[in-house]
Amino acid sequence: MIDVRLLRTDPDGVRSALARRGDTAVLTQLDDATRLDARLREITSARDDIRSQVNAISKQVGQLRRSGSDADIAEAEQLQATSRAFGADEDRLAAEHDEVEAALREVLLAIPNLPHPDAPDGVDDSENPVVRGPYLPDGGTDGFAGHQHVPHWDTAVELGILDAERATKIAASMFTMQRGAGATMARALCQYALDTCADEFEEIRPPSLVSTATLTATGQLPKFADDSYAIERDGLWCIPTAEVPLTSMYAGEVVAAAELPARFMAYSPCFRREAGAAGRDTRGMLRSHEFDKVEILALATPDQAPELLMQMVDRVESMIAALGLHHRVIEICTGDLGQSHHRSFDIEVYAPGCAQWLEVSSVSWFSDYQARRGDIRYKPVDADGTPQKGTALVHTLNGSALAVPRVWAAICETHRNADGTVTVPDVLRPYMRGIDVIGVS
RNA sequence: GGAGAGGUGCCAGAGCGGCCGAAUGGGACGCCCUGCUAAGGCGUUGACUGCGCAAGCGGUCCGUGGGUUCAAAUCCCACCCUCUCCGCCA
Repeated sequence: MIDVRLLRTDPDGVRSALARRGDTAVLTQLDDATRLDARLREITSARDDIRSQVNAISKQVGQLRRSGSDADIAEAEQLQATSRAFGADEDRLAAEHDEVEAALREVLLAIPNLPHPDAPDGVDDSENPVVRGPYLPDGGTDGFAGHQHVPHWDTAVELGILDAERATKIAASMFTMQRGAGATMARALCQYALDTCADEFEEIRPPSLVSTATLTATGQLPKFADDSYAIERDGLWCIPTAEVPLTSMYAGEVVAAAELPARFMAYSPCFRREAGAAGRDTRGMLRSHEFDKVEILALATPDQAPELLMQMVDRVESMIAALGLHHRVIEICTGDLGQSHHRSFDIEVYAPGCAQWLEVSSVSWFSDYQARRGDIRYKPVDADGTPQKGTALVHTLNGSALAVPRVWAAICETHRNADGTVTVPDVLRPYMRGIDVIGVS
């Protein structure tokens, strides 16, 4: 959620920042928000005025009734009648207040985050600049050997490590199932990511189902309800990423400045209805309704956030590199930036078999957008450590440390040998129960 | 799922419908005392929000949401959560 006070004090700044996203609907929403905010303050002050009078009268009534003389009691009854007359006005104003407040919140929840000034301009994903790489073999995307040009769905089925047909039978289309060494490698990838990040990140095993409030804090609700699986009977939702529970761990709390940055990582299953992508990437492991992912996340002060963002990008990139995958880092341009994102980088891996760049990680800085929705604050301190007055919203950052399916797919293609076997990257071998090459028994 | 108890500030814990944003104790912070520490003394110590340059003034918050009342931490209703016991269970 953007800061309504910023909209109040610097409407043009907010307007021009959001205009960079190229979404004209936002401008209307800003107008609505401005109008509702002004109206809300008008009503609030009228309502508070009445309340103030009622409070004063009540206090007086109390004093009069305690003294107990007949004259005082009579006066008290007079005052009570006066106060009662305020009641109808207050009810009306309070009802209107709640209505306008709810309307304002609804609008604010739909307004996307302000892009960072350094986020590159652009209309869509075709304009995302490559900021690092691409790291490809000599000859670029044509530099791969012939035996690497086999899509992972062929290789994996041949090796018996992927069984999409049975996954579809027992669940539905767009669910996958790994078997044998494939299942082991999926788990190894998670283990590898967790162990690699354990130097700085506390491991969490969060719930995979969360409340509506939790899913709203990170920005999935209310706008993207169709993308999530809902368990209506219990008012719960399946998490689309561990970002959701991790971000809300400290919802409604005030974190000590000394705790920041607070870094967490979690393995979790991720559930996505892929409502907008039905029928796309139906083969193999490129897109599915359920997959495994290790997420890293930080709560930080605004000062700490920019450096943390780059550290997290570096961290993810080096893990991908260590797997021997060809990759590049792109920055997300304003037109392609997600609703909650302030600044974002994607790590993409080149998969020679299906001949495409696969997004395997997205590392993002949300400024205080999520923190405002989730009410996650900290107590700021001066340089010498003395606490400042009040509290401030934290900044949140997160990224996929490792999303299993696409990395798994890229490994099956990149590390495919001429005989159809797949060599397991060195860094995964400690977790592979002695399997160095998949397909060799 | 059933029965009972309970949710109050940083923590513990009191609170008759009005004098309660809330006693008391602890903690933290500041000052005094002191060679240093401890003990002791004095004092400070919530969040959100509106108006205002500010001083300040107003509103809200005692698990959440409703209700009764001139007035609710206090009474009523619903829900959520925690604890104990029973049942069920990986």
